[in-house]
Amino acid sequence: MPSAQKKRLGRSFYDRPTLEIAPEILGKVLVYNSKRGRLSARVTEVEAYIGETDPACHAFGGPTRRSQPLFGFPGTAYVYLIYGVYFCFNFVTEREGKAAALLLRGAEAMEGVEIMHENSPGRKENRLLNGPGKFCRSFGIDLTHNGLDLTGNDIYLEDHSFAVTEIGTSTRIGISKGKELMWRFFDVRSDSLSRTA
DNA sequence: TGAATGATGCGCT
DNA sequence: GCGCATCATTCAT
Repeated sequence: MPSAQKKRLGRSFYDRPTLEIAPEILGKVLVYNSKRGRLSARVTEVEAYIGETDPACHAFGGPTRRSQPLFGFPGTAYVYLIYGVYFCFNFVTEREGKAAALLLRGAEAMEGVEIMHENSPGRKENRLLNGPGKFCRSFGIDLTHNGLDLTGNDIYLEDHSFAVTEIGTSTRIGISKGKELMWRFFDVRSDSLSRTA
């Protein structure tokens, strides 16, 4: 096995059209250097939320206190609480002011699996990160990570040259407006997705 | 295996 | 007060 080249992704990766980034972010490795140790996972599923005209996007109708990070620099983390219970983690994309993001909905655990099991007890390894709320719980992501610069040293993406041979698309999950848009992207071969098929 | 449901907090009208 | 980018549990097939 030749060792894969690990290239850290910078601002320019995020400073592009969201629908162009979406298929490319699949297979990239998200690294989190937490206080308890290093966690990493291969991205398998994302959804796009784009701008003030997308009715499902938190930026719809203009900026608010909560959605502020969405309007910031590309490569910013946008984290919010959903249903009073779980957190959702987003990569902010496009130029500052455009307010677009990719919601991380699924990943495959690589490093720090023990820590993930401590955060999410009693589950199989491929059920640790297969859903946006579950990813945040297992990784230990919360509002303290909101607004974090993803080109810094805490949380960032690496390109390990993992090939994603087949990319599936579908409508977005769990929304009531903007349902017709095919803005969910996933690695068909993965067994760590929020939904199968 | 799938449908229904409750948990639970907060942003926004 | 309503609705929400979710998930685990329960109950039914």
